[in-house]
Amino acid sequence: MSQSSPKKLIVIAGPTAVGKTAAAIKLAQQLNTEIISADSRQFYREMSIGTAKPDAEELAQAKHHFIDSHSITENFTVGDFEKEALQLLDKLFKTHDQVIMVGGSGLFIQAVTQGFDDLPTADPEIREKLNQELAEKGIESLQGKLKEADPDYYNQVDLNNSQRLIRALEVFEATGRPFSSYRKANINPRSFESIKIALNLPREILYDRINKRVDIMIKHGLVEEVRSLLPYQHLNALNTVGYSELFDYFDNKTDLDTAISLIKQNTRRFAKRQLTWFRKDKDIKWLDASSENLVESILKA
RNA sequence: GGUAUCAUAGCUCAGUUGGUAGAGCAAAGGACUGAAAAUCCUUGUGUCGCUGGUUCGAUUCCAGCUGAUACCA
Repeated sequence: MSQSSPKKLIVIAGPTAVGKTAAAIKLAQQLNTEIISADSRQFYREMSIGTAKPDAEELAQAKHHFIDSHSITENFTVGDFEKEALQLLDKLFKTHDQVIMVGGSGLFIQAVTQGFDDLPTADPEIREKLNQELAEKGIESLQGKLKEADPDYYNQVDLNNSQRLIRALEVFEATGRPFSSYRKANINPRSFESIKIALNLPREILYDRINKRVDIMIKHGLVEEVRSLLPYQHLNALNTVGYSELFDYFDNKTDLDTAISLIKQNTRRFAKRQLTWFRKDKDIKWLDASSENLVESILKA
């Protein structure tokens, strides 16, 4: 099937604010190739300042995909991303041997490099119903249901995590089959090879960069951006660090200074979760983001 | 200058009728199969301000010192 050299997807992961965007652009210029963003919030054209998207100047330096590609009003899931990204990769690999994927969303990267089992997507009505049940009868009710519908998964899940319980139950209700029966943890064959890099910095430096970047976002008008999105506050895409805290400010639940420090704190916590996610991936190669010849190190990896 | 109160975890504070201590927040670690920047779980050793004294034993009682706060001059 492959008469030419194997196609490579170079994945650049890492916590937020570590410097992935800049590294990817340099690499893309050197390899004369294009960039796919694997960032669960940078897809949305209505969100810009708070998602730390590459700016116009950066976008001009390398061709980016999945930046401003969707609207917050669309229900764009990881599954959709997997499909669209694979299609795009097929196309790009016709003219490039290497393509770059950058982003901090571990699940989205996994979707492209390994894929998922063939799970049914959420039915909004069923999910709504289950969320209502959670609100009215409490989590015990969902736990009881799951115990009956899918004892295997019941024994594995974190029973306090309502999102997990609801997902399993909605799959069961939609298909009549237990969620666990779909979960084979298969690694789907891909027509390309993935090389995964994670960038990191000493914690103190990373946190300092995060704090400063939040201040810059505020200077660039984050508060106004969020104000303009007030009518869409309920949308999932806006349940996001940097946005939720400012919605609280507009709802008079906090003052602006508190909201800003909460954005910093929640961003730091987010970075920590990203690191946890990437650490469990044994194929990932860690690099110091402050290294002077970062691009060369990536190419060597 | 005098008097009083306080000094315990990174922060705010509890507590030990004398047997070396615990909450909240912060922080750290972890999980993760279409909500993922979401959601969830776990984790508390710190010269109990310093120096002496009493005591088998002091973070706890006593004295001095240092610092903070309040009031009086």
